Amino acid sequence: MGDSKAQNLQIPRRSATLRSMVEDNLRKAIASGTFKPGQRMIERDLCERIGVGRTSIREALRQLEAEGLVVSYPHKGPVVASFSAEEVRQLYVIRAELEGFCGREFARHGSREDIAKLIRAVDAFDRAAQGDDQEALIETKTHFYDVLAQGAGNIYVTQFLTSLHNRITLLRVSSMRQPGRLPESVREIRLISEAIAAGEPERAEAACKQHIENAARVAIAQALTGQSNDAEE
Amino acid sequence: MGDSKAQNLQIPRRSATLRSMVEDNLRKAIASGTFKPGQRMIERDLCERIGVGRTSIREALRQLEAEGLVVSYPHKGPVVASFSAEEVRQLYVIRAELEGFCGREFARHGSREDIAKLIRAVDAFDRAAQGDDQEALIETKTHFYDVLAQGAGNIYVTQFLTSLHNRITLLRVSSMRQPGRLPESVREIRLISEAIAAGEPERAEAACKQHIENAARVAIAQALTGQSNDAEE
DNA sequence: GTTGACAGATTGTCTGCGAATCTGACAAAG
DNA sequence: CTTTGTCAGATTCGCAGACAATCTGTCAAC
Repeated sequence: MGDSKAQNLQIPRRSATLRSMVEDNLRKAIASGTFKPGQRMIERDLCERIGVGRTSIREALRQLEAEGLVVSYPHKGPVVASFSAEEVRQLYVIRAELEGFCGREFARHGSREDIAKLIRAVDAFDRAAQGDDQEALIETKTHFYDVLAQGAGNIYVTQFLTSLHNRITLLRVSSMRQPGRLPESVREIRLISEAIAAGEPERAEAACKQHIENAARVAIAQALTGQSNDAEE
Repeated sequence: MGDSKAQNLQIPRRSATLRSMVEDNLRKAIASGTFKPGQRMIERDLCERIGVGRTSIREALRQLEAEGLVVSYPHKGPVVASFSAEEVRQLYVIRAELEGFCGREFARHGSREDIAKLIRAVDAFDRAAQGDDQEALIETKTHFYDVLAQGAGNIYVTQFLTSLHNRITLLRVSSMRQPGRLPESVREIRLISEAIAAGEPERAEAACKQHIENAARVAIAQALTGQSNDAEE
Protein backbone atom coordinates (compact mmCIF):
# COMPACT_ATOMS: atom_id res chain seq x y z
CA MET A 1 0.00 0.00 0.00
CA GLY A 2 1.07 3.60 0.40
CA ASP A 3 3.93 2.84 2.73
CA SER A 4 6.59 3.30 0.06
CA LYS A 5 7.87 6.61 1.45
CA ALA A 6 6.61 6.20 4.98
CA GLN A 7 9.94 6.46 6.77
CA ASN A 8 10.47 10.01 5.58
CA LEU A 9 7.88 11.20 8.06
CA GLN A 10 10.07 10.20 10.95
CA ILE A 11 10.76 13.09 13.24
CA PRO A 12 14.36 13.36 14.45
CA ARG A 13 13.92 11.54 17.71
CA ARG A 14 17.51 12.23 18.28
CA SER A 15 18.80 15.60 19.37
CA ALA A 16 15.86 15.93 21.71
CA THR A 17 18.14 15.86 24.70
CA LEU A 18 20.29 18.70 25.83
CA ARG A 19 23.13 16.33 26.56
CA SER A 20 23.47 15.26 22.95
CA MET A 21 23.63 18.88 21.83
CA VAL A 22 26.29 19.60 24.40
CA GLU A 23 28.15 16.57 23.15
CA ASP A 24 28.06 17.82 19.56
CA ASN A 25 29.11 21.28 20.63
CA LEU A 26 32.09 20.02 22.54
CA ARG A 27 33.08 17.69 19.75
CA LYS A 28 33.04 20.56 17.29
CA ALA A 29 34.88 22.83 19.71
CA ILE A 30 37.62 20.27 20.06
CA ALA A 31 37.77 19.58 16.34
CA SER A 32 37.95 23.28 15.52
CA GLY A 33 40.75 23.86 17.97
CA THR A 34 38.80 25.96 20.46
CA PHE A 35 40.08 23.52 23.00
CA LYS A 36 43.63 22.41 22.33
CA PRO A 37 45.20 19.04 23.08
CA GLY A 38 46.34 18.83 26.67
CA GLN A 39 44.08 21.64 27.78
CA ARG A 40 41.93 21.07 30.84
CA MET A 41 38.18 21.18 30.54
CA ILE A 42 36.75 22.53 33.74
CA GLU A 43 33.17 21.67 34.50
CA ARG A 44 32.05 25.01 35.78
CA ASP A 45 33.66 26.91 32.93
CA LEU A 46 31.86 24.73 30.46
CA CYS A 47 28.62 25.18 32.38
CA GLU A 48 28.87 28.94 32.06
CA ARG A 49 30.06 29.00 28.48
CA ILE A 50 27.45 26.60 27.22
CA GLY A 51 24.74 27.58 29.60
CA VAL A 52 23.65 24.22 30.97
CA GLY A 53 23.88 22.42 34.28
CA ARG A 54 26.71 20.22 35.42
CA THR A 55 24.75 17.05 34.81
CA SER A 56 24.59 17.55 31.07
CA ILE A 57 28.21 18.61 30.85
CA ARG A 58 29.47 15.65 32.82
CA GLU A 59 27.48 13.09 30.89
CA ALA A 60 28.57 14.54 27.58
CA LEU A 61 32.16 14.39 28.74
CA ARG A 62 31.79 10.72 29.58
CA GLN A 63 30.79 10.02 26.00
CA LEU A 64 33.67 11.98 24.56
CA GLU A 65 35.91 10.14 26.94
CA ALA A 66 34.71 6.80 25.62
CA GLU A 67 35.38 8.07 22.11
CA GLY A 68 38.95 8.90 23.01
CA LEU A 69 38.60 12.62 22.37
CA VAL A 70 39.21 13.50 25.98
CA VAL A 71 41.11 11.70 28.70
CA SER A 72 40.25 12.13 32.32
CA TYR A 73 42.13 11.26 35.44
CA PRO A 74 40.31 10.67 38.71
CA HIS A 75 39.88 13.82 40.73
CA LYS A 76 41.72 15.88 38.17
CA GLY A 77 39.07 16.08 35.53
CA PRO A 78 39.12 15.75 31.78
CA VAL A 79 41.71 17.12 29.41
CA VAL A 80 41.63 17.15 25.62
CA ALA A 81 43.46 14.09 24.34
CA SER A 82 46.91 14.47 22.89
CA PHE A 83 48.98 12.03 20.90
CA SER A 84 52.58 11.00 20.77
CA ALA A 85 54.21 10.59 17.37
CA GLU A 86 54.03 6.83 17.83
CA GLU A 87 50.31 6.99 18.52
CA VAL A 88 49.79 9.07 15.41
CA ARG A 89 51.64 6.47 13.43
CA GLN A 90 49.51 3.66 14.80
CA LEU A 91 46.42 5.68 14.16
CA TYR A 92 47.22 5.97 10.49
CA VAL A 93 48.22 2.33 10.23
CA ILE A 94 44.86 1.11 11.41
CA ARG A 95 43.08 3.74 9.42
CA ALA A 96 44.78 2.52 6.26
CA GLU A 97 43.68 -0.98 7.10
CA LEU A 98 40.07 0.00 7.67
CA GLU A 99 39.75 2.26 4.66
CA GLY A 100 41.41 -0.41 2.57
CA PHE A 101 38.72 -2.77 3.79
CA CYS A 102 36.08 -0.23 2.82
CA GLY A 103 37.47 0.14 -0.67
CA ARG A 104 37.56 -3.59 -1.16
CA GLU A 105 34.05 -4.24 0.13
CA PHE A 106 32.68 -1.24 -1.72
CA ALA A 107 34.10 -2.52 -4.99
CA ARG A 108 32.66 -5.93 -4.24
CA HIS A 109 29.16 -5.18 -3.04
CA GLY A 110 28.60 -1.46 -3.58
CA SER A 111 25.30 -0.49 -5.14
CA ARG A 112 25.15 1.49 -8.36
CA GLU A 113 23.67 4.32 -6.37
CA ASP A 114 26.50 4.39 -3.86
CA ILE A 115 29.05 4.40 -6.63
CA ALA A 116 27.36 7.37 -8.27
CA LYS A 117 27.40 9.15 -4.93
CA LEU A 118 31.09 8.40 -4.53
CA ILE A 119 31.95 9.83 -7.91
CA ARG A 120 29.96 12.96 -7.17
CA ALA A 121 31.88 13.27 -3.91
CA VAL A 122 35.20 13.09 -5.73
CA ASP A 123 34.04 15.70 -8.24
CA ALA A 124 32.97 18.01 -5.43
CA PHE A 125 36.32 17.66 -3.73
CA ASP A 126 38.09 18.27 -7.01
CA ARG A 127 36.16 21.49 -7.52
CA ALA A 128 36.89 22.59 -3.97
CA ALA A 129 40.57 21.91 -4.60
CA GLN A 130 40.52 24.44 -7.44
CA GLY A 131 39.28 27.24 -5.24
CA ASP A 132 40.83 28.17 -1.94
CA ASP A 133 37.94 27.85 0.46
CA GLN A 134 39.51 25.90 3.30
CA GLU A 135 36.10 25.23 4.80
CA ALA A 136 34.74 23.67 1.62
CA LEU A 137 37.88 21.61 1.25
CA ILE A 138 37.48 19.97 4.62
CA GLU A 139 33.78 19.49 4.17
CA THR A 140 33.96 17.83 0.77
CA LYS A 141 36.79 15.58 1.83
CA THR A 142 34.96 14.53 4.97
CA HIS A 143 31.95 13.78 2.83
CA PHE A 144 34.05 11.62 0.54
CA TYR A 145 35.23 9.52 3.47
CA ASP A 146 31.68 9.25 4.74
CA VAL A 147 30.45 7.93 1.42
CA LEU A 148 33.38 5.56 1.19
CA ALA A 149 32.69 4.12 4.63
CA GLN A 150 28.98 3.93 3.95
CA GLY A 151 29.51 2.02 0.75
CA ALA A 152 31.25 -0.81 2.51
CA GLY A 153 27.97 -1.66 4.18
CA ASN A 154 29.41 -2.39 7.59
CA ILE A 155 28.14 -0.29 10.46
CA TYR A 156 31.04 -1.17 12.74
CA VAL A 157 33.68 -0.07 10.30
CA THR A 158 31.76 3.16 9.90
CA GLN A 159 31.77 3.69 13.64
CA PHE A 160 35.45 2.95 14.02
CA LEU A 161 36.44 5.18 11.15
CA THR A 162 34.36 8.03 12.48
CA SER A 163 36.13 7.65 15.77
CA LEU A 164 39.52 7.72 14.06
CA HIS A 165 38.60 10.71 11.93
CA ASN A 166 37.53 12.64 14.99
CA ARG A 167 40.88 12.10 16.62
CA ILE A 168 42.72 13.07 13.47
CA THR A 169 40.90 16.36 13.03
CA LEU A 170 41.75 17.04 16.63
CA LEU A 171 45.39 16.68 15.67
CA ARG A 172 45.04 19.51 13.22
CA VAL A 173 47.76 18.06 11.04
CA SER A 174 45.84 18.33 7.84
CA SER A 175 48.06 16.76 5.26
CA MET A 176 46.38 19.03 2.76
CA ARG A 177 48.27 22.03 4.04
CA GLN A 178 51.44 20.59 2.59
CA PRO A 179 52.24 22.39 -0.69
CA GLY A 180 51.68 20.14 -3.67
CA ARG A 181 49.87 17.57 -1.57
CA LEU A 182 46.42 18.74 -2.55
CA PRO A 183 46.39 17.89 -6.27
CA GLU A 184 48.09 14.63 -5.47
CA SER A 185 45.38 13.90 -2.96
CA VAL A 186 42.73 14.54 -5.59
CA ARG A 187 44.43 12.15 -7.97
CA GLU A 188 44.61 9.48 -5.32
CA ILE A 189 40.99 9.54 -4.34
CA ARG A 190 39.99 9.59 -7.96
CA LEU A 191 41.97 6.41 -8.39
CA ILE A 192 39.99 4.96 -5.53
CA SER A 193 36.64 5.83 -7.02
CA GLU A 194 37.67 4.51 -10.42
CA ALA A 195 38.79 1.19 -9.03
CA ILE A 196 35.53 0.87 -7.11
CA ALA A 197 33.44 1.85 -10.10
CA ALA A 198 35.29 -0.73 -12.16
CA GLY A 199 34.50 -3.33 -9.54
CA GLU A 200 38.09 -4.24 -8.80
CA PRO A 201 38.40 -4.97 -5.08
CA GLU A 202 42.15 -5.49 -4.88
CA ARG A 203 42.97 -2.34 -6.79
CA ALA A 204 40.48 -0.33 -4.71
CA GLU A 205 41.98 -1.62 -1.49
CA ALA A 206 45.49 -0.86 -2.62
CA ALA A 207 44.48 2.63 -3.71
CA CYS A 208 42.90 3.35 -0.35
CA LYS A 209 45.90 2.13 1.57
CA GLN A 210 48.26 4.07 -0.65
CA HIS A 211 46.25 7.20 -0.12
CA ILE A 212 46.26 6.96 3.65
CA GLU A 213 49.91 6.01 3.79
CA ASN A 214 50.81 9.10 1.81
CA ALA A 215 48.70 11.24 4.09
CA ALA A 216 50.33 9.59 7.07
CA ARG A 217 53.81 10.44 5.93
CA VAL A 218 52.96 14.12 5.75
CA ALA A 219 51.01 14.07 8.98
CA ILE A 220 53.72 12.35 10.98
CA ALA A 221 56.35 14.70 9.63
CA GLN A 222 54.20 17.63 10.70
CA ALA A 223 53.53 16.11 14.09
CA LEU A 224 57.25 15.73 14.65
CA THR A 225 58.26 19.24 13.60
CA GLY A 226 55.21 21.16 14.75
CA GLN A 227 54.99 19.68 18.20
CA SER A 228 52.00 21.90 18.76
CA ASN A 229 50.58 19.16 20.91
CA ASP A 230 50.98 19.08 24.64
CA ALA A 231 49.99 22.73 24.85
CA GLU A 232 51.44 22.88 28.30
CA GLU A 233 50.66 26.55 28.46
CA MET B 1 70.42 5.80 38.37
CA GLY B 2 68.01 3.50 40.08
CA ASP B 3 65.10 4.22 37.81
CA SER B 4 65.24 0.88 36.07
CA LYS B 5 62.13 -0.53 37.75
CA ALA B 6 60.58 2.77 38.75
CA GLN B 7 57.29 2.38 36.93
CA ASN B 8 56.33 -0.66 38.95
CA LEU B 9 55.63 1.56 41.91
CA GLN B 10 52.73 3.15 40.13
CA ILE B 11 49.58 2.94 42.16
CA PRO B 12 46.44 1.98 40.29
CA ARG B 13 45.24 5.50 39.60
CA ARG B 14 42.31 3.88 37.99
CA SER B 15 39.38 2.42 39.90
CA ALA B 16 39.51 5.31 42.33
CA THR B 17 36.17 6.57 41.16
CA LEU B 18 32.89 4.98 41.96
CA ARG B 19 31.66 5.55 38.46
CA SER B 20 34.31 3.33 36.93
CA MET B 21 33.44 0.54 39.31
CA VAL B 22 29.79 0.85 38.45
CA GLU B 23 30.77 0.75 34.82
CA ASP B 24 32.69 -2.49 35.28
CA ASN B 25 29.88 -4.01 37.28
CA LEU B 26 27.32 -3.25 34.64
CA ARG B 27 29.57 -4.46 31.88
CA LYS B 28 30.03 -7.74 33.66
CA ALA B 29 26.35 -7.99 34.45
CA ILE B 30 25.51 -7.57 30.79
CA ALA B 31 28.21 -9.98 29.67
CA SER B 32 27.08 -12.61 32.15
CA GLY B 33 23.50 -12.34 31.04
CA THR B 34 22.11 -10.81 34.22
CA PHE B 35 20.66 -8.21 31.92
CA LYS B 36 19.46 -9.65 28.67
CA PRO B 37 19.43 -7.99 25.26
CA GLY B 38 16.41 -5.78 24.83
CA GLN B 39 15.84 -5.51 28.55
CA ARG B 40 15.30 -2.07 30.00
CA MET B 41 17.75 -0.74 32.54
CA ILE B 42 15.84 1.47 34.93
CA GLU B 43 17.93 4.02 36.76
CA ARG B 44 16.34 3.70 40.17
CA ASP B 45 16.44 -0.08 40.08
CA LEU B 46 20.14 0.08 39.33
CA CYS B 47 20.62 2.63 42.10
CA GLU B 48 19.09 0.28 44.63
CA ARG B 49 20.74 -2.86 43.38
CA ILE B 50 24.20 -1.34 43.18
CA GLY B 51 23.81 1.04 46.06
CA VAL B 52 24.97 4.28 44.49
CA GLY B 53 23.35 7.52 43.47
CA ARG B 54 21.80 8.33 40.17
CA THR B 55 24.75 10.41 39.08
CA SER B 56 27.16 7.50 39.04
CA ILE B 57 24.69 5.21 37.33
CA ARG B 58 23.87 7.67 34.60
CA GLU B 59 27.48 8.47 33.83
CA ALA B 60 28.42 4.83 33.69
CA LEU B 61 25.52 4.22 31.34
CA ARG B 62 26.74 6.95 29.03
CA GLN B 63 30.05 5.14 28.68
CA LEU B 64 28.42 1.82 27.98
CA GLU B 65 26.22 3.57 25.47
CA ALA B 66 29.26 4.92 23.66
CA GLU B 67 30.67 1.40 23.62
CA GLY B 68 27.54 0.07 22.00
CA LEU B 69 26.61 -2.22 24.86
CA VAL B 70 23.43 -0.33 25.60
CA VAL B 71 21.21 1.79 23.42
CA SER B 72 19.09 4.55 24.80
CA TYR B 73 16.25 6.50 23.36
CA PRO B 74 15.36 9.94 24.70
CA HIS B 75 12.89 9.82 27.54
CA LYS B 76 12.67 6.08 27.39
CA GLY B 77 15.96 5.23 28.93
CA PRO B 78 18.63 2.70 28.14
CA VAL B 79 18.08 -0.89 27.06
CA VAL B 80 20.68 -3.60 26.62
CA ALA B 81 21.73 -3.68 22.99
CA SER B 82 20.43 -6.41 20.75
CA PHE B 83 21.56 -7.42 17.31
CA SER B 84 19.87 -8.49 14.14
CA ALA B 85 21.33 -11.44 12.26
CA GLU B 86 22.72 -9.01 9.72
CA GLU B 87 24.47 -7.03 12.42
CA VAL B 88 25.98 -10.19 13.84
CA ARG B 89 27.27 -11.04 10.41
CA GLN B 90 28.85 -7.64 9.98
CA LEU B 91 30.32 -7.84 13.43
CA TYR B 92 32.16 -11.03 12.60
CA VAL B 93 33.26 -9.71 9.22
CA ILE B 94 35.05 -6.76 10.74
CA ARG B 95 36.34 -8.87 13.57
CA ALA B 96 37.92 -11.25 11.09
CA GLU B 97 39.53 -8.31 9.38
CA LEU B 98 40.94 -6.87 12.59
CA GLU B 99 42.19 -10.14 14.02
CA GLY B 100 43.68 -10.95 10.67
CA PHE B 101 45.53 -7.67 10.91
CA CYS B 102 46.72 -8.61 14.39
CA GLY B 103 48.02 -11.94 13.23
CA ARG B 104 49.89 -10.38 10.36
CA GLU B 105 51.47 -7.60 12.40
CA PHE B 106 52.24 -9.94 15.23
CA ALA B 107 54.10 -12.27 12.89
CA ARG B 108 55.93 -9.30 11.46
CA HIS B 109 56.97 -7.33 14.50
CA GLY B 110 56.09 -9.45 17.51
CA SER B 111 58.73 -9.71 20.21
CA ARG B 112 60.11 -13.05 21.30
CA GLU B 113 58.50 -12.47 24.65
CA ASP B 114 55.05 -11.86 23.18
CA ILE B 115 55.34 -14.99 21.09
CA ALA B 116 56.18 -17.05 24.15
CA LYS B 117 53.19 -15.56 25.91
CA LEU B 118 50.99 -16.44 22.97
CA ILE B 119 52.09 -20.05 22.96
CA ARG B 120 51.49 -20.33 26.68
CA ALA B 121 48.01 -18.92 26.10
CA VAL B 122 47.26 -21.56 23.51
CA ASP B 123 48.49 -24.30 25.83
CA ALA B 124 46.32 -23.00 28.63
CA PHE B 125 43.28 -22.99 26.39
CA ASP B 126 44.10 -26.48 25.19
CA ARG B 127 44.25 -27.74 28.76
CA ALA B 128 40.97 -26.02 29.58
CA ALA B 129 39.41 -27.68 26.56
CA GLN B 130 40.26 -31.10 28.03
CA GLY B 131 38.34 -30.43 31.22
CA ASP B 132 34.83 -29.14 31.34
CA ASP B 133 35.15 -25.99 33.38
CA GLN B 134 33.13 -23.55 31.33
CA GLU B 135 34.53 -20.66 33.32
CA ALA B 136 38.14 -21.58 32.61
CA LEU B 137 37.33 -22.10 28.97
CA ILE B 138 36.04 -18.59 28.52
CA GLU B 139 38.82 -17.10 30.56
CA THR B 140 41.67 -18.77 28.72
CA LYS B 141 40.18 -18.01 25.36
CA THR B 142 39.68 -14.38 26.25
CA HIS B 143 43.26 -14.28 27.40
CA PHE B 144 44.41 -15.69 24.09
CA TYR B 145 42.64 -12.95 22.18
CA ASP B 146 44.09 -10.36 24.52
CA VAL B 147 47.61 -11.56 23.90
CA LEU B 148 46.98 -11.72 20.18
CA ALA B 149 45.72 -8.15 20.08
CA GLN B 150 48.54 -6.97 22.31
CA GLY B 151 51.15 -8.52 20.09
CA ALA B 152 50.12 -6.46 17.10
CA GLY B 153 51.38 -3.39 18.91
CA ASN B 154 48.54 -1.12 17.91
CA ILE B 155 46.51 0.40 20.71
CA TYR B 156 43.59 1.30 18.47
CA VAL B 157 43.13 -2.19 17.17
CA THR B 158 43.19 -3.39 20.74
CA GLN B 159 40.47 -0.94 21.68
CA PHE B 160 38.30 -1.83 18.74
CA LEU B 161 38.63 -5.54 19.29
CA THR B 162 37.80 -5.19 22.96
CA SER B 163 34.69 -3.34 21.96
CA LEU B 164 33.72 -6.08 19.51
CA HIS B 165 34.42 -8.84 22.01
CA ASN B 166 32.21 -7.16 24.57
CA ARG B 167 29.33 -7.13 22.18
CA ILE B 168 29.89 -10.73 21.21
CA THR B 169 29.90 -12.04 24.77
CA LEU B 170 26.67 -10.11 25.19
CA LEU B 171 25.24 -12.17 22.39
CA ARG B 172 25.87 -15.32 24.31
CA VAL B 173 26.27 -17.28 21.12
CA SER B 174 29.45 -18.95 22.17
CA SER B 175 30.48 -20.95 19.18
CA MET B 176 32.20 -23.28 21.63
CA ARG B 177 28.89 -24.71 22.72
CA GLN B 178 28.53 -26.33 19.35
CA PRO B 179 29.43 -30.03 19.67
CA GLY B 180 32.73 -30.76 17.97
CA ARG B 181 33.55 -27.11 17.60
CA LEU B 182 35.82 -26.98 20.63
CA PRO B 183 38.67 -29.26 19.50
CA GLU B 184 38.49 -27.68 16.08
CA SER B 185 38.81 -24.32 17.72
CA VAL B 186 41.90 -25.44 19.58
CA ARG B 187 43.47 -26.64 16.35
CA GLU B 188 42.74 -23.36 14.65
CA ILE B 189 44.29 -21.12 17.24
CA ARG B 190 47.30 -23.38 17.42
CA LEU B 191 47.72 -22.85 13.72
CA ILE B 192 47.65 -19.14 14.39
CA SER B 193 50.32 -19.28 17.03
CA GLU B 194 52.51 -21.51 14.89
CA ALA B 195 52.32 -19.19 11.92
CA ILE B 196 53.18 -16.24 14.13
CA ALA B 197 56.04 -18.06 15.82
CA ALA B 198 57.37 -19.00 12.39
CA GLY B 199 57.21 -15.35 11.38
CA GLU B 200 54.90 -15.86 8.43
CA PRO B 201 52.56 -12.87 8.22
CA GLU B 202 50.36 -14.06 5.37
CA ARG B 203 49.78 -17.45 6.87
CA ALA B 204 49.06 -15.94 10.29
CA GLU B 205 46.56 -13.54 8.82
CA ALA B 206 44.83 -16.28 6.89
CA ALA B 207 44.68 -18.50 9.96
CA CYS B 208 43.09 -15.73 12.01
CA LYS B 209 40.51 -14.95 9.39
CA GLN B 210 39.72 -18.60 8.92
CA HIS B 211 39.25 -19.04 12.63
CA ILE B 212 36.84 -16.14 12.98
CA GLU B 213 34.92 -17.10 9.88
CA ASN B 214 34.37 -20.57 11.25
CA ALA B 215 33.22 -19.14 14.55
CA ALA B 216 30.96 -16.76 12.67
CA ARG B 217 29.23 -19.57 10.82
CA VAL B 218 28.29 -21.25 14.06
CA ALA B 219 27.34 -18.01 15.75
CA ILE B 220 25.11 -16.82 12.96
CA ALA B 221 23.38 -20.16 12.75
CA GLN B 222 22.73 -20.00 16.47
CA ALA B 223 21.54 -16.43 16.27
CA LEU B 224 19.05 -17.40 13.58
CA THR B 225 17.62 -20.45 15.31
CA GLY B 226 17.81 -19.29 18.89
CA GLN B 227 16.34 -15.86 18.38
CA SER B 228 16.70 -15.37 22.09
CA ASN B 229 17.47 -11.77 21.32
CA ASP B 230 14.86 -9.04 21.35
CA ALA B 231 13.50 -10.42 24.59
CA GLU B 232 10.37 -8.45 24.04
CA GLU B 233 8.87 -10.01 27.10
C1' DG C 1 -13.07 -0.19 17.28
C1' DT C 2 -11.38 4.25 17.40
C1' DT C 3 -10.52 8.39 19.89
C1' DG C 4 -9.34 11.20 23.79
C1' DA C 5 -8.11 12.19 28.30
C1' DC C 6 -5.87 11.01 32.36
C1' DA C 7 -2.63 9.02 35.82
C1' DG C 8 1.56 6.69 36.86
C1' DA C 9 6.21 5.81 35.75
C1' DT C 10 10.49 7.32 34.18
C1' DT C 11 13.81 10.19 32.35
C1' DG C 12 16.07 14.90 31.72
C1' DT C 13 17.99 18.62 34.00
C1' DC C 14 19.14 21.83 37.61
C1' DT C 15 20.84 23.01 42.11
C1' DG C 16 22.97 22.88 46.62
C1' DC C 17 25.84 20.39 49.54
C1' DG C 18 29.76 17.98 51.77
C1' DA C 19 33.67 14.94 51.32
C1' DA C 20 37.81 13.64 48.88
C1' DT C 21 41.56 14.96 46.35
C1' DC C 22 44.91 17.56 43.73
C1' DT C 23 47.89 21.61 43.33
C1' DG C 24 50.74 25.32 44.26
C1' DA C 25 52.55 28.40 47.63
C1' DC C 26 54.81 29.37 51.59
C1' DA C 27 57.10 28.69 55.80
C1' DA C 28 60.30 25.80 58.60
C1' DA C 29 64.22 22.91 59.04
C1' DG C 30 68.52 21.08 57.59
C1' DC D 1 70.03 26.86 48.94
C1' DT D 2 67.50 22.67 49.05
C1' DT D 3 64.38 19.74 51.16
C1' DT D 4 60.38 18.93 53.84
C1' DG D 5 55.93 19.83 55.95
C1' DT D 6 51.77 22.24 56.12
C1' DC D 7 47.95 24.65 54.53
C1' DA D 8 44.43 26.93 51.72
C1' DG D 9 42.19 27.18 47.33
C1' DA D 10 40.39 24.94 43.41
C1' DT D 11 38.11 21.22 41.55
C1' DT D 12 36.10 16.94 41.05
C1' DC D 13 33.13 13.19 43.04
C1' DG D 14 28.96 11.76 44.48
C1' DC D 15 24.47 12.32 46.75
C1' DA D 16 19.76 13.97 47.43
C1' DG D 17 15.89 16.50 46.28
C1' DA D 18 13.12 18.87 43.19
C1' DC D 19 10.45 19.88 39.00
C1' DA D 20 9.33 19.70 34.10
C1' DA D 21 8.93 16.88 29.99
C1' DT D 22 7.75 12.80 28.08
C1' DC D 23 6.27 8.09 27.46
C1' DT D 24 2.93 4.35 28.40
C1' DG D 25 -1.02 1.94 29.42
C1' DT D 26 -5.79 2.23 30.87
C1' DC D 27 -10.33 3.33 30.66
C1' DA D 28 -14.25 5.77 29.49
C1' DA D 29 -16.85 8.05 25.65
C1' DC D 30 -18.24 8.12 21.15
